[in-house]
Amino acid sequence: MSIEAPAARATTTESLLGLLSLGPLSGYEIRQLIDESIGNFWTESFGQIYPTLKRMAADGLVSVEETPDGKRRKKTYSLTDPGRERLREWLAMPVSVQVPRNELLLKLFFGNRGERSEMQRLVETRRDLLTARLARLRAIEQQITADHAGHPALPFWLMTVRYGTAETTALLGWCKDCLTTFKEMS
Amino acid sequence: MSIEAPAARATTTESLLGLLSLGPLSGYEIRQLIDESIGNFWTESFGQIYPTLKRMAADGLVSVEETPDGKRRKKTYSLTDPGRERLREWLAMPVSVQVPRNELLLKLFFGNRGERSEMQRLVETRRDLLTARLARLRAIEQQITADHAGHPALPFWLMTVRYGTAETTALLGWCKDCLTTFKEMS
DNA sequence: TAGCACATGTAATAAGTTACATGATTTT
DNA sequence: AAAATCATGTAACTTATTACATGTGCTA
Repeated sequence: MSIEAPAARATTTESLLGLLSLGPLSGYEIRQLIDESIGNFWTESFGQIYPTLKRMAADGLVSVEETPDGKRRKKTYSLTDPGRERLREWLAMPVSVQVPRNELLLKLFFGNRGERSEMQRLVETRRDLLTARLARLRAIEQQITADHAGHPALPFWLMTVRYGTAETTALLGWCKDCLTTFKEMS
Repeated sequence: MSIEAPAARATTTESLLGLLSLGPLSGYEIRQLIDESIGNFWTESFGQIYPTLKRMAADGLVSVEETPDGKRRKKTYSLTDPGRERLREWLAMPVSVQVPRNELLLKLFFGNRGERSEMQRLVETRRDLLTARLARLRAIEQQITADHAGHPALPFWLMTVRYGTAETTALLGWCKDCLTTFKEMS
């Protein structure tokens, strides 16, 4: 009868609720969908997805439909009303912020303990990575704008892409400043 | 005699090596120093620091000096030559990058499942947080520039601070764009 | 003398990745 | 016939946080 408060939950459950709000999905399909949608700022592994879906079904947040289409076995999960309610509740809750660990900055902070050329190489590598990322994000923005014109979620999806472009552009500028500093140091 | 390769190590060890390269420190002092130095992009808890220091001493990366000054018990750790060598090796290794989870973007991606005003409030809260962060970073930049003028590590320390200001400034702009979008939606 | 800062450490818990194990269906 | 893809799930391991446990010395 009594449901023990499960203590500060992770967000894996909520991310799956969100994805399932787009339509019924299997665990395998969820994994694929992540790569094509929220993959630039969120990941989930199979080791998390399958056990979490099972728990969510037990909690009544999703319903399961076994699909033995004569074909492969497959479990398709759908949001229930309590699941939709839980998603809405979570969306309205404040975002928890913690310090993200940044290994590049950690190395740079101790940069004068290493070779200057090595430190410079780390920044160059990051610059190249960010350059590729920026191109990818710009392509995504073009594509979703074209593919989902008029979709009520499009403004929200664009916000997430533009977060990436804004951040990436700024950090590319930072890389260039760093490389200038490296040149001045020698 | 044979040392089993400890498999892909975490960076807690390396962060402690870096901090100890600034001078001998106890576990407690390390925690304090983190708050005053790399706290904006790196954290370590006591639960990590103490066991890791013990392991590092066993591995010969640091030496321990018990300090029963007639005062409190205290263990002061110092880098050994193998520790310094390990730090240099790590600094030269490429930075591993993985997708950082961004809970704000996760919520915004599913934003049209919630109340528009709630989503807007999430962005406003983030804007306020970033505004405070920017002020803090600017103050730090002023202070370390004044306090450590001429210090060989200063250019590196400034790089880490400017990473923060560049990122924060860009994301503040993004917040404003989002809030404009929210206004246009209503 | 009460409370705070100093100081070290362990245990419980949480969260997540990777590798393993299994097997069906489709494509080359 | 082999390889790739679809599909589900578990086990082992790693990493980290939080809470707990303990005790000293200084200051209000």
